[in-house]
Amino acid sequence: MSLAPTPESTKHPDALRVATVNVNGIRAAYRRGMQEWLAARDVDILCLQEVRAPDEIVRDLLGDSWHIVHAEAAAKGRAGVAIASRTAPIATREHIGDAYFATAGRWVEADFEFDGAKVTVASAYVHSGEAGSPQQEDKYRFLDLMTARLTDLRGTRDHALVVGDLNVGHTTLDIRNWKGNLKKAGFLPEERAYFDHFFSESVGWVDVHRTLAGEMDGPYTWWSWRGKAYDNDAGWRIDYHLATPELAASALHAVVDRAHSWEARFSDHAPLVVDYKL
Amino acid sequence: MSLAPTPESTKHPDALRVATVNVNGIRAAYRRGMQEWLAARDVDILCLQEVRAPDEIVRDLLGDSWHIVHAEAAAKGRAGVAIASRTAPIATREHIGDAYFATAGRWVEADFEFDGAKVTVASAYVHSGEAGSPQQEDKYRFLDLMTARLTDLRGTRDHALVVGDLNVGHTTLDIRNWKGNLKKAGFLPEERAYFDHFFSESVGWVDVHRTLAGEMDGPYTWWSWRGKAYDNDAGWRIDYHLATPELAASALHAVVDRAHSWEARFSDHAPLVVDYKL
DNA sequence: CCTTTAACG
DNA sequence: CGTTTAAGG
Repeated sequence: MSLAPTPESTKHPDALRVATVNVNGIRAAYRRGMQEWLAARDVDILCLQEVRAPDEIVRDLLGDSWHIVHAEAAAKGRAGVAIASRTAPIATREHIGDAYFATAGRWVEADFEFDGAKVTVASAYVHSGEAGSPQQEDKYRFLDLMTARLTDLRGTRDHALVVGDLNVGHTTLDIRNWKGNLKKAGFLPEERAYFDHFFSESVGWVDVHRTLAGEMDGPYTWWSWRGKAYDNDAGWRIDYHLATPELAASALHAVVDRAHSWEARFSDHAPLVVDYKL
Repeated sequence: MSLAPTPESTKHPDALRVATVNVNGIRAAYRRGMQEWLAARDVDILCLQEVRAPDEIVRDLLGDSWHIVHAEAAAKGRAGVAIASRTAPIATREHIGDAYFATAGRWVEADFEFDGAKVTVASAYVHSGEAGSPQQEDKYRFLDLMTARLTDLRGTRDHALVVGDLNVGHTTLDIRNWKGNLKKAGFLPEERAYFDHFFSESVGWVDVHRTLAGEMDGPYTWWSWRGKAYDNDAGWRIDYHLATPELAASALHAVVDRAHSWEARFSDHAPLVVDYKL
């Protein structure tokens, strides 16, 4: 299997290519062909969510060519986020918040220096959080912490990038069947308000993918495994690149690496790949 | 897929063909081709162990052509024994012993009448019982109950047949690597002593398969999934037809339906099929 | 509908 | 090495 060349797969020589993908179990993703996808894309920084595997297995699968920082969840086989990079980070941090989320496997950060510019990258996995469940409460607690962290990063870094599965669709453009999901976790008004706030002047982050894609439906990044959701593109845009304004302005293009006929769908999420020219 | 004709598959017109098979999950067995095996064998009474499925699913899979008595385990997805017959039983009983084993899904009996002769058939699934574990204690308790039941059946029935996965190899002929298993559950002296007792004059049952096969190694009925145990025939004879003497004497032949190149292995156990000419 | 673990075998 | 279920998604 190989990936056909696409305009987006031709990377500008100076560009930094950052991919985020919820792999829904990295072992299953590799069984389904993730390695072929990765080999065909010249990714510099790979942000993973729902790794769901012990650290040793993650390193075995990705191989020696990556520097890896991996925040495992205390619960075996659950959550887990990682940042794999071709160059070594100068610092890493494995969670946000207090002890409650210390071993949640939902947040990891790495600081890089590229040609003198400092860039902080975070891989985030927000709770799915069924409405009314205890997990929904955790989701709000986590989004509160994330708000604080975004504010802090915005104030203290040259450039910062928070990518990952944020498990919320921001606007009606972001969910195919938005009318049917107004009371469902992932499109609740209270959840969406967090994103309004992220992109407000006071917090000041940019939704890179939406900015590049413009006011179109989607492009979606997640489709249920059930039925024909994928074939019908009945998806949700819940995976994001959030960037500080200057970094966001440097984004050349964004691509959702939706599987085509000649390649495999290796997760229920598709990779979201953005090239930045710092 | 079809079964090549074998001498044993040609059933005498008056014979009663009784098969026992530990299916290790009837859903998985059907996925792996059990139905093709069953369609090719003209079985009259099919005794199953480790059914591991809800009653409704068992009836769906086997279809309408069978009368089924199914003793489910209280623990979902565990154990479960059944007797499927082409003719209706005149009575059924779904356990032995007191409340402790009432919902164990390890014993089921059916009484049949064939041309005026009464025959009781039981499908039994004795605990695997790792040595030293609490399950080993349960195994001995169950073997005690089975001893009592065998004694009772012997005294009260014209003909009785107890088949199933008894999870004990009786003699050194019954396990390929018997030397390496002298301290392993399934070949412990204390377990084997039960079988000496079953076949003693005082209890008076007959090991039909051994009687017909003679003093040979095997024929084995179970092989670990691991490694090349199956290819190397490194098996255990732990599935049995135990019969009362007159019924045992009527046995025409016994066959272990080991999968051949042209058919699938649908369980870690192979069916043991015996024809009786009452 | 899929991925893990867990217990059991 | 394979079967289930269970929780999580």
